Amino acid sequence: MVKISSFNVNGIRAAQRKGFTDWVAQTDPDIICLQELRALEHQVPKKIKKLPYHEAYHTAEKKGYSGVGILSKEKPVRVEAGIGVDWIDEEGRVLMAEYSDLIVFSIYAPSGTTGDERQDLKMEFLDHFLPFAQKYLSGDKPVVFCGDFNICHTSIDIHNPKQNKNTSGFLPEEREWVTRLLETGYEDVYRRLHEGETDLYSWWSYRAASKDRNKGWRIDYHMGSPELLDAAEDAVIEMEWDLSDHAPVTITYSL
Amino acid sequence: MVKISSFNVNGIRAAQRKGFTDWVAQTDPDIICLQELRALEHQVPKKIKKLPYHEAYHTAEKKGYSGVGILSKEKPVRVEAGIGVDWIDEEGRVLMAEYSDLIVFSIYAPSGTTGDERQDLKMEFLDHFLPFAQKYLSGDKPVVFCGDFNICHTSIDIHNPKQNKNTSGFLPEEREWVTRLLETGYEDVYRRLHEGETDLYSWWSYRAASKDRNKGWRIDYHMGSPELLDAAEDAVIEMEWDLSDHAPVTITYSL
DNA sequence: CCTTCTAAG
DNA sequence: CTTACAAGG
Repeated sequence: MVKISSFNVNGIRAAQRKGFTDWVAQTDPDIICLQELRALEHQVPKKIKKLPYHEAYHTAEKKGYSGVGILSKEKPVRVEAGIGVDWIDEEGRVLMAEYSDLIVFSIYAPSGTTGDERQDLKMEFLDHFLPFAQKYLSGDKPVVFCGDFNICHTSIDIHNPKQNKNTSGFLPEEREWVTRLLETGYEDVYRRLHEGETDLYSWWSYRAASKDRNKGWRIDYHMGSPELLDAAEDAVIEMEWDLSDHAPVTITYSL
Repeated sequence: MVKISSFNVNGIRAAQRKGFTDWVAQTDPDIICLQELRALEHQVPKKIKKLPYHEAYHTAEKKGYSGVGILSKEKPVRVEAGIGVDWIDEEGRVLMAEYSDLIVFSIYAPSGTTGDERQDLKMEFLDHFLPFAQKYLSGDKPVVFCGDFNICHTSIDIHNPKQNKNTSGFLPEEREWVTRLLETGYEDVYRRLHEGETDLYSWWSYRAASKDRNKGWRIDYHMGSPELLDAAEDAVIEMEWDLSDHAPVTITYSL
């Protein structure tokens, strides 16, 4: 059994102030894919560095910005940072850890909410991502891309689809991109274990008490190779924790 | 009876979050001299604007920086901002309110702790201040300069005089400046009511739990004309409130 | 609304 | 250590 959590912490230091390590102790994942660390490696809180986990980080060059990490009980046999595109790799958005029988990625897609320029770069990231992800499907280990893709796929993944049809994160071209990722062979594991279920979100705006009213978006995914869908036994969004504006998405795989 | 408080709030918005208006309600001063508002007038919290006090402000041009104010139950007959020196007046450091039988100033002297350039400007401020203050002694109303002068006068005004003899705020030239202000005829009213008493401070560094250990500096004063010393009945530093790194210095005058 | 950064104290 | 700002989300 391998329990994997994907968690956009919105600042690992802020999350730790709110009890990140309490969450780790209670959920006890085998692998934790972190996004939006907003810290350099030396700024990661000591309590996290002292956890009984191996650590790998890919931080942004810009201080306090972006950054991904993977914590795991098992030591990875190989770690790789980046996707091979300079501007993306300078932003710390892609990190891979390979284990004896599994490959895990932590992914943080750019947000496009701050304007056209960033939206264009988000689409550029997505365009690079598709062939990058595809090549791992022909490998001999199951692979899962965990992370914040900053896209809701379908109408049931967002609380107000009509109002947001022109909002970055729910644009037709973004939603189609998720469809294409699924068509290449990846599975949205959480959704496949909760087909048709509504009101399941992984992010809530800090404004307007959105989480209290469950007015959220599902933008954090486990995009797994088919073997992993077969292995998936339990998939939960841990919205009882208030460590971030995102909730951890935790899936247990019988591997 | 006129109760006057001098209070460096270290950000009026932060102070209000910690209960500034509760302090006003409990202490119930007639006049409140505020320093380090760190806000423009429209940013002053609504709860403060709604107090049964007349308000006068002299804010810095730079957002979130410096700024002084005077709140009073009685409406001033005249309010004057500044000292007539451009750079000082742009920083919002001097404000006068004249009442029927009293003139009150709120003063915030520059800090010199950030380097030589600011220390030089602090001394320049002090040099302008002396003749400015002197001319109010020949007027026909008692006058008090309340505020944060950013100087400890004597060894008993600071918890560690030896270590700080080369520190801005306790430099010989600064301490001599206070002596000169007293020689021109002003009285350090709080000290005159607590002659020789030790461990009386008005500011504690936020670092190293200084306030818990009462490792402080007395840098906030009522510098009053002689009639006010005669009228002073009770002088307290209200260190039981934790609204700022400074405590209010509150003196009751029989006027 | 929240988390960073930096400047200022 | 704390308050502001500004950028980013």
